[in-house]
Amino acid sequence: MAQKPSIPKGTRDFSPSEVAKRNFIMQTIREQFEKFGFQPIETPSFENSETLMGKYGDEGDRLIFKILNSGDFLKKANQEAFDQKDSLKITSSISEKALRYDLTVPFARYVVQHRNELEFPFKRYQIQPVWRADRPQKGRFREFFQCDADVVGSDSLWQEVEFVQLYDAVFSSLGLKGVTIKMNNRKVLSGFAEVIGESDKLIDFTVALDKLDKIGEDGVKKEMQEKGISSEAIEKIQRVFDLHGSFSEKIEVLKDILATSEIGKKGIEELEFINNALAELGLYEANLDLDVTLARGLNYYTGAIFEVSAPKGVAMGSIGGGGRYDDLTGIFGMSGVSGVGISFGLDRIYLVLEELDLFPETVAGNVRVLFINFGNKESLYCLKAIKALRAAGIAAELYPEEAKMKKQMNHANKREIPFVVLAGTKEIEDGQFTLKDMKSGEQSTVNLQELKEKIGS
RNA sequence: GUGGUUGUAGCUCAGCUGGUUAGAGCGCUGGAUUGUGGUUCCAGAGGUCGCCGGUUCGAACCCGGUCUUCCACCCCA
Repeated sequence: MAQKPSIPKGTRDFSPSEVAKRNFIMQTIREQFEKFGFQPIETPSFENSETLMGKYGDEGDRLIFKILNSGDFLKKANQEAFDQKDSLKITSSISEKALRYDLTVPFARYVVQHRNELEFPFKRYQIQPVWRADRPQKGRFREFFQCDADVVGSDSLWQEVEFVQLYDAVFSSLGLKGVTIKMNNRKVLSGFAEVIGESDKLIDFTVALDKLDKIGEDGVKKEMQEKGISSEAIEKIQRVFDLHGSFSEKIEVLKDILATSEIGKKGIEELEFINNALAELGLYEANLDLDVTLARGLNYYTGAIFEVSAPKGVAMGSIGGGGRYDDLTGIFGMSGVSGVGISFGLDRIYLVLEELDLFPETVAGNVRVLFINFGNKESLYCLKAIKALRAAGIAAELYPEEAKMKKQMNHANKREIPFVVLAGTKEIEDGQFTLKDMKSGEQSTVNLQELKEKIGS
């Protein structure tokens, strides 16, 4: 033994029961994706650096895992950058590949690359891990799964309506009640900036506004002022801070605030359309809310913005997010293709379900019956029965060693296997099996057919 | 990237102002019980005190560095 083995920070091992629970979430999401007409694709774990770099802002670039070139990469390194110890500059000369940071940008690349093979509107889903060189904290990992559904090639607002329903369908079938699907619209945010005459400070403005529930009204105003937005300008949208009431009530106030902004009015129209449609269609469990402070970091959103927050009382960042990006593929030279999509944060949903104890007991895919091993002759007899059980769709196994009874029973107990079969000389002679229910401790003598029936139920 | 926090047995944790053989509960292994697990009783195994260095007669304990854990900021699923 050289040293204690370990895994990199922000990564995790998953035990059998954890994998079972994760699969349960993934299957639920996958089922709903397919019900809504999305088709799966997969893309490589790593992409060419230029595909990813510059797509997520400076902050994002810092968080992208870069892969060192093979061979004697330093020989080809940029000498000037090397001498200056300029990490940023030298990276491009020693690293040409990087781990995927999200699923949206690789999807955009996919669409552009395969545009001639795709039938538009193209609806795809993708469930794969992504990597970020972030510092881990609650619900934040350096390797985690995203579950994305996007549609490209359709400007229709019905897509947004469908995505809200998709969110609702997934969380409802996971048994997670009380999630809030928050909506906003980039055009509304642009409208605010226009109304206060600070259109060029849109990003600073929205980033500050996004922090409202964290640092409060005064904190937001202070940050806006620090970014050079005058207090007179902020005064003009004071009513934004006072927004309350239902989705439609907020809409009415916003109509008034944004009366002078064409783009702002457009954004409100979109929100109103979606809300009206959903009011008609209804949602199973989720709440829909209009949250004008929702900005989200990704600056490629151009229309709707979604974010899903966990039920009240669960301290967790967003468990899903998404929005419309009119020109995502534009960065890869294919303009005029609109896209809209949402993402589920599998790892965070896991933590929320765990915290609320919402995993069904049946998720753990456990073997139903263990056959006790009494020796080679008996084992063969058992394996014939096991073969028949497996053919009938029942998970069964033989204890591989002729170990002490106590050890074998204990093994079944520890693995929480519900049934144990004992078949020794007596049983073989009669062509029977002794079936033991591990929970009740009851035993009965049965033939193969009865065995199937009892264990199968 | 910034600030804080954590690390002692497989797990959860004690361990006094630095003092000699580092403890508990649970778990694990064996036995009581040669075709019967969970309960009980008995016995046993298991620790470079995260790692490296320093101070000291002496360090799990003090100091420095480093890794790790968790949390907040930034950003984000």
